[in-house]
Amino acid sequence: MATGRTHRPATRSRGIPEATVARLPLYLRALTALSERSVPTVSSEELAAAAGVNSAKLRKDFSYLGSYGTRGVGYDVEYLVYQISRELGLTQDWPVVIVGIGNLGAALANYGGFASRGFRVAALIDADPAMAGKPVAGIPVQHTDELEQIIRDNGVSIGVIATPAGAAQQVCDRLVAAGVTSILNFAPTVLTVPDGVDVRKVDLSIELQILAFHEQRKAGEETGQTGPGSTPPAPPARSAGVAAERKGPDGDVPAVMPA
Amino acid sequence: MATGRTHRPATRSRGIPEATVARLPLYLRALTALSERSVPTVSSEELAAAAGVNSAKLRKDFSYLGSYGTRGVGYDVEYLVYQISRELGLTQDWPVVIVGIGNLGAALANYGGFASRGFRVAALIDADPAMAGKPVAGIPVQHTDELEQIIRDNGVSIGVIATPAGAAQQVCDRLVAAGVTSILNFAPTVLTVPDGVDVRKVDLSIELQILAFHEQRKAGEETGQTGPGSTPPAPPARSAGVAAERKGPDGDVPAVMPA
DNA sequence: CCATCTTTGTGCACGCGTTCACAAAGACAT
DNA sequence: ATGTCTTTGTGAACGCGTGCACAAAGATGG
Repeated sequence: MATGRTHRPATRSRGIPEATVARLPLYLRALTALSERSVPTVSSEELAAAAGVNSAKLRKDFSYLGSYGTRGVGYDVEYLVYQISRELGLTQDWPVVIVGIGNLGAALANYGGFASRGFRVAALIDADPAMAGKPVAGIPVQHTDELEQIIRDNGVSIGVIATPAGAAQQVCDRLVAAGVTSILNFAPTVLTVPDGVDVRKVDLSIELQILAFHEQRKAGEETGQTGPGSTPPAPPARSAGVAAERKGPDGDVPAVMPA
Repeated sequence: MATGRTHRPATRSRGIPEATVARLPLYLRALTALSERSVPTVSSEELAAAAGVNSAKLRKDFSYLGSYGTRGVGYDVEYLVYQISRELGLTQDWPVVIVGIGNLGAALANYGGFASRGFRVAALIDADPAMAGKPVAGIPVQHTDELEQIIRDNGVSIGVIATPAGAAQQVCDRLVAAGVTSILNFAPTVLTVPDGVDVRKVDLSIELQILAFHEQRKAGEETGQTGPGSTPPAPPARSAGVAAERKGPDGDVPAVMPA
């Protein structure tokens, strides 16, 4: 999962736990599927199964939104779709800009799921002058110089960063300065933002590494390898300043995704 | 963040907390950057700042791996890079297959960060016969029919699913049956897998919806809107079976990403 | 060899999130 | 109207994760 930045002390206002907010889109997706099949009501058990969670957890989640269920029957699908949509702020239009139209940025721009949920790609922005004017997913790419103008003219509050790692912080700063207060970051960097700005990150490399950890653990349990008796590979060796070079193909990946 | 599936009772064997494992790649990235700059040692304070976490948290995380620091000095960068790499299983080669070579799948295939960390794209697989043989990122796409063969021949244990939602579960089942035990899912569906198989998901739509929630909350706090006095939009109305149709552009997105 | 200073490693407390288990609420049949 | 049956909503207990704060460990200088 893309993880948010340092958790704030939980959502203050109406006090909906962060963990619950993260699951609401899951419920919404399952409910939408039911709605399309014209299913009128659904029990917490069924819906929980569809969303892949515990039914008690689902009921508690819904309890934060209010008492929208009917005991002995379940939840009214259409009503719940509306309530969750409203709670998530999907009943309004969210203009979004995507910065960095490389492989990934282009794939995101072509993603059809934006429009279906209140998100609208207001502009595509790239630093390469050669890209300017070139249409991607039917939208002409604009140059970075116009970033501030675009943000203000369209009232954009959500920005997607799909640039190389080296450019991400700078782009982020400009987005924030222009008024963006929510950022979805695909670049493999830790972004620093002022209070009041939310950052969520999606990082392919991290996800793979987490999988590798568990994969290794599975393999190790079988063979008894990797156990407490693995060879200590040489202590710090605080002597010569060896191992200095190492070109490192990482650190500033040219175009696409998390490193 | 892409979230894992139902947490197991924490990592049993050596007892490294799941939350710690998720941060190790972050530390590793920061350490690699330091290593490339030939920085010999780093304090928990500095490294924590670079990784965007609390220093106490970082020290506790490292304490699960062992006592690799020197009091009064800090941590030996090279040594720590090695230890974390080993712990994450990055000292070995992980062949990976990508299934579903649409916009996103192609972008992932072109991602240069795979090779740099022990991950190697062993094959690209797509259901479209027209794609077969066509090279993407220098690798010829193979047809789904050969999936099992490819998995077994290459000893693949990690699979990436970038297919439309409708095909994801079926692809997943085949991957698992063929021996894959870790899956990174980009399709907007809840995958059901047997015990012992790890699934992590990356879902653009969910991330955006979470941002929208916070965004709405910020706006609501300013104007006092969305407060406890919002208009109740009509109770369940459990009468006519209205609201039946609604084509729904969702549910089976053609090619790219989470819906 | 001793004093001082820096930085790690961790005991402890607190808060969030999950899960169980059950009482209350409503539907439905008689 | 009453009883039964289903399913919600939630009180309470537990466990994980976080962060504080400090003692122990080692470096460094005299």
